[in-house]
Amino acid sequence: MATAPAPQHPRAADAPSDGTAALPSRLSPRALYQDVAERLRQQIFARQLEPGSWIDEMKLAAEYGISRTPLREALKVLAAEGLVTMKVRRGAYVTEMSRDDVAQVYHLLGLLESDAAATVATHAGSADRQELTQLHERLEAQVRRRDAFFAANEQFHMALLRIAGNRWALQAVLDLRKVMKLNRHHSLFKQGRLAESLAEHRALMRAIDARDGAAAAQLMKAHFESGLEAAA
Amino acid sequence: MATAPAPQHPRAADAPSDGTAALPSRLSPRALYQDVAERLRQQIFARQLEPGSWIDEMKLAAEYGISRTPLREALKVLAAEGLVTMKVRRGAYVTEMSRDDVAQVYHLLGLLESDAAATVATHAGSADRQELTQLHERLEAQVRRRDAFFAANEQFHMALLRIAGNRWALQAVLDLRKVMKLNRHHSLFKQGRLAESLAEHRALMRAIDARDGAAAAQLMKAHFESGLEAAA
DNA sequence: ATGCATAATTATGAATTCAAAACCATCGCC
DNA sequence: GGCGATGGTTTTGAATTCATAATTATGCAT
Repeated sequence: MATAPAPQHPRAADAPSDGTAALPSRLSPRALYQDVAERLRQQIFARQLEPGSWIDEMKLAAEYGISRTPLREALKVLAAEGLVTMKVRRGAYVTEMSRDDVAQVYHLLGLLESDAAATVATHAGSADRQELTQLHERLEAQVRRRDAFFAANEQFHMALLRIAGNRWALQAVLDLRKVMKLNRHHSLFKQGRLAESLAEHRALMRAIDARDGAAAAQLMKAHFESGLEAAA
Repeated sequence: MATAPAPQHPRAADAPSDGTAALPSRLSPRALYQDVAERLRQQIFARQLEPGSWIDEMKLAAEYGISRTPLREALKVLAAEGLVTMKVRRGAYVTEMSRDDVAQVYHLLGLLESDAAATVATHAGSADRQELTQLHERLEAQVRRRDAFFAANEQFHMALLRIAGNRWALQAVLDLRKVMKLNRHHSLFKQGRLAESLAEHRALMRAIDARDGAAAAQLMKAHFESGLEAAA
């Protein structure tokens, strides 16, 4: 039947991309399998589902009060994101990240985000710069509380990507950051790393403010390299 | 149930990644939904399912001789890859690539593959270099036939990524190259572009042979930039 | 007691069934 | 004649049922 419908998004449905909890309220026309996928993600990030452990479909479906069908659909989405791994006739288990994996993902994030940083430094408008500055200040303010810092940090990085304007890069970074959360020893958990990270952000902001794309890229790359060093 | 099972792949199951047709024979423990996903991809690439057109679940399920369940699972995988877009209560349609999308994906591929090229140039072993040389020669040999050239080109690029050794980058490039195939005006279809592309490959190979990472990266980036120019 | 063969159980894969929202056509009204 | 409401049809979303592979348990033989 028929043809063209509408605009296009980079990925599947109208994913809110970041984990806005989403009440099961009426006004959100999100599919059930997407809610389930988000719930699974949160459980995985919270280590209620541990890397390496098998996922019991029947048990989870009962726990969620749904049938296995949407749960299995959600698992396939998570598998595409790399959060779970599926084995035929064995089911799905939460992906385990090896040391190599962590290093590779850090490298990739550094590559993608440094490119974005250069673009922002040279091309962003004043409104976008203002938003970044504001997010950076929020980061400075939350240096005391690890969890808040963590969230603010992610907000800053994702805003940068969004402002850079490459939706495919944004999606890639979103996925990579998801799998990074599988990693227990996140660099920001290390002692002293938090202040160090903040200092790197400051330097980055200076380069962005100075419209220095090359410096911004360089600093962002270094930011991830020292992050990897702290994580390893 | 309990704990750790086995090693880890970058994405879902043991995806062959490239379209090895896969007989329904015994020895392939591939899940049905994966076969269906691959079949859908081929139909999309072959324009039997056109960008912008809705996918009729019942019709396709009947055509494939399966139920809607595995088909719907496959659609969710394709949605995660970006090949189809899902609308709640409306179904799935084949994604349409805008001019901007094409430019963004070219930029990303240039970024990812130039990084890989640098790594290969500076770190690859002799066996890997030999393989690349061989694939490049095959490319030279097939300058006459567009389809064969197209396939050989993809083989070369994916081999380079594989040799670079970052599985996450490999997966990202695989996905991006899939969505690129949604684009009708592929640069390699343009008159003269084929020979030009080959020349760029030659220069790239020289840089790789010379262990010149920076040059290899630069040339690969230029390769994609001129590809985009030809496509636009 | 250990190890292997076999049976019982459990969990996954896929088809089928059921529910409900969106689409389409007809009808009535302005 | 056009516009809006209403009923029927189609198609998607999700639950349920059925089939089958994998796992576990059991028992027998060595």
